[in-house]
Amino acid sequence: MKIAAIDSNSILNRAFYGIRLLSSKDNTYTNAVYGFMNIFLKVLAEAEPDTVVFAFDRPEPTFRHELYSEYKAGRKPMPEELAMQFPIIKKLLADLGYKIIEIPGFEADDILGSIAKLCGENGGECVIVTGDRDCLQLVSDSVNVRLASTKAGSSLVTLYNTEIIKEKYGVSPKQLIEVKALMGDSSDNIPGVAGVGEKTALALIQKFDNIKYIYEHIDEIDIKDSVRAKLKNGKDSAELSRVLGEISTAAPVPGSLEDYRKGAGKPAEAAALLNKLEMHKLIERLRLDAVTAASGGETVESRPAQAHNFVYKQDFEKFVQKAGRIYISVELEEDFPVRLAVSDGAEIAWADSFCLEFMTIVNYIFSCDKKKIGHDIKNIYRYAFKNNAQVSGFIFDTSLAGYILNPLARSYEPQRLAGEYSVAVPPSLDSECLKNAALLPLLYAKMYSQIEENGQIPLLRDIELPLSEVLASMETLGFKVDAGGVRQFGETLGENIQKLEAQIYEYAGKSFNINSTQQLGKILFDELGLKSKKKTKTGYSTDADVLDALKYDHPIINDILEYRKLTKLKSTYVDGLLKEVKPDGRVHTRFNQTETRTGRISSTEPNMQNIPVRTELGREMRRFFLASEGKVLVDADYSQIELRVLAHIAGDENMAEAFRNGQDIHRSTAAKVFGLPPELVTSKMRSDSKAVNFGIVYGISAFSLSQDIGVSVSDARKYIEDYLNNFSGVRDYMKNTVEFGKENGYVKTMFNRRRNLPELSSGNFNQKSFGERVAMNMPIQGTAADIIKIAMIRVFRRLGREGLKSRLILQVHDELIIESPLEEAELATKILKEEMENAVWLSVPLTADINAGQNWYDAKW
DNA sequence: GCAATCACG
DNA sequence: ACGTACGTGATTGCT
Repeated sequence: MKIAAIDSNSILNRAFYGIRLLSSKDNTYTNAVYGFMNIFLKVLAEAEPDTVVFAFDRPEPTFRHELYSEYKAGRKPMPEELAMQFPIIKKLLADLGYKIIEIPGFEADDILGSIAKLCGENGGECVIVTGDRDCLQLVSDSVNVRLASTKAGSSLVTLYNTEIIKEKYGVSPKQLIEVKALMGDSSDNIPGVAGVGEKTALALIQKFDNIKYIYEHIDEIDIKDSVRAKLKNGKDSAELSRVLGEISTAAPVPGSLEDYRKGAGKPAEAAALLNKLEMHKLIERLRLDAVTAASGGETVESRPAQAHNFVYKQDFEKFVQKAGRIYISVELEEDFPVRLAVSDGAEIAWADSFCLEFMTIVNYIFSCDKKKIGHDIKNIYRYAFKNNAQVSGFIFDTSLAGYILNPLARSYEPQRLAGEYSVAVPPSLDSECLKNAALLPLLYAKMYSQIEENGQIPLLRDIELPLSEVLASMETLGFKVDAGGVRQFGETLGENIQKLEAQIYEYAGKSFNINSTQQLGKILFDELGLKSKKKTKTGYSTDADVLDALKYDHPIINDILEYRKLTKLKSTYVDGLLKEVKPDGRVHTRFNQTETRTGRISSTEPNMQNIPVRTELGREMRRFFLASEGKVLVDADYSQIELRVLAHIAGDENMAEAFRNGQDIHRSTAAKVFGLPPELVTSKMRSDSKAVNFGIVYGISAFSLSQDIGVSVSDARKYIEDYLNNFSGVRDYMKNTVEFGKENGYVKTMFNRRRNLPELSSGNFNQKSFGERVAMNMPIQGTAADIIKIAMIRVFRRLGREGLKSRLILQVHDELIIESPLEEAELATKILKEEMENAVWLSVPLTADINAGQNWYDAKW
């Protein structure tokens, strides 16, 4: 029998500090539980034990405390956010049927040791799962240790057996006890021998096996006299440490292997608990789905929905006319409806493309005179634009609502939302489309009231809902591409790439894959002997920063940098773009409206929001994005929108004044910070101040600023201090928004867009600092995103109202592009500028710089 | 499927 | 003492 014994305290600790703080809607912290379960499942899969037992520490003092009152002294108390997760994991494990063992007077690892011993004596096998290296001493022929660590949110479990330990440390598992006795352990406050660290300790034990032998022969053995002196000095301490550091195998654990078998538990309760913790994936992975529906918990019950398959429009008319609101779920294939399900809140009417009147029904439903609730309505609008169909009356979208309520969620599919908003997925409906139709009324009720409570109705009704139509229009229209030109550009790039390749191989003395950072790292740092400055998890870093610092050390570096630039252009922007050009000669990007944590939109297939502009060669790409025949591109971008938003939100009079006077903001910032008249500001001062302005928006740290502008950390600190002394409104804002975040658990934009910030109450310095930076940045970036969304809606409506043929075709965060018939260009320019600048009122002017041209390159400068 | 890199605001 | 900017998406290599 193979038993996995888990050092639960240790694993829970690892999980807590390794994963950013997560919390469920009722403010229960869940990151440690989540990480714990992931490690547990990983071990189940990799080690395939017959059963698993969970050992926990007890609060009572142990035999070690009696021996040594300072044992584990100086440990910080466990943060509340972690402590509250212990009862949860215990209940969960118990409900799953697992054995939990805790014994007063013994630590969890003593329980592990005792179980391991029992296994060995009874012909069993034991797998110890822990985050604590100390347990490696338990490894034997019948005992393996799997050491868990968490890095960047993902859990890693490394196997240790006798050979691996021997190879890594050069000693046997048992000898690790001796090593620890010499080197001590600061985390447990075990003293060891003063002045002896890991290296010396390992060397001594490799040579002399144990401390008993060392002390019996202390005057004869061949060691440095300085070490001998330290050892003599620390004899008592070493012997005490030897006892403290050895894991006990004498804890009174159950005596038969059969006692550790998993029981039936209470799967329904486990499922209900996981549901409450919003760990829906885990329910699946633990195969508890079947019991979820039965367990109920706090979920809203739904009656088995009556679904009618209607094939005539008049049946739908009758059905719809008696309804107050209708809930619409539609399944699309290539933007064309293939199935439609409409709920009136109680029953469902549905039809699919096999029915003769299907499109008549669809168009009736989309355009009828009822209030409508849908899901992902941008897709419906896209169908409408492509096919000249009418769509009206949508007052709610469960996908957009889900995003507004929680922009951090992984997905906004109705069935996942059902979990998040405690709505039971109705049984006995087999198609996705019908299930969604049944879910929408329940989701609507729950989500609407939360949005209302949050004061987010205007955000949904006046911004996100109308925006989805604008985005659908932009996606449908697309952007004309000169594919021939792109292809030619690609060929030129290809030739130059080949030349660079040959040159690089010659410098290297052989050919290799330059795109492989591993191979490149070996060539540069092992073979050519360049000095590596930075490491990644997998080896040497070779990113542009590193290479830039090496460019005077070897001529290969510049060629590699150039090679990287050209291959990036070719693979992503030439070949990648050509793949996306449709038969109409245009690219039709998708705008994702529910992706970013700040409220921005994103763009895919192709990403039109990262077309090169910063380098001259890259910028050439923009010559291939064209206005159609007889049209022109009108391009406007907001000038410094984020800093203007900051000046407004922070109410900073100094910064606002600079904007009101139409000054160059970076220059005037420098003038303030350096106490000079603006005309005496040098270009260096201006560019440094620009970096500080950026840093402020991102939630600055002195270290990063120092990296960015190449000064010492203390100089950077002084810059920031001078800056904040001149812009005290900004200083107050930074402080206030972080405080608001801590108090409320979220921060918000001017238009009440929210982002939850569980990181702010983290005990982990890094996570907390991250939370603080986000608290400072999100309201600024998010408000800017809100503003341009409002502008887009205004532009879209005004162009429609004035009966123009000019159309918005692209948004790049602070930039909008209209494709406009030549004869409308002047008017379109005026409209675009006016609507952008008057989108909202701020205490500083909002200005947009605007230009026109035949292609994107010429339309922007 | 993740890590590294680099394109944009 | 910690280890650092905020927000995205596409490509390539590698397990």
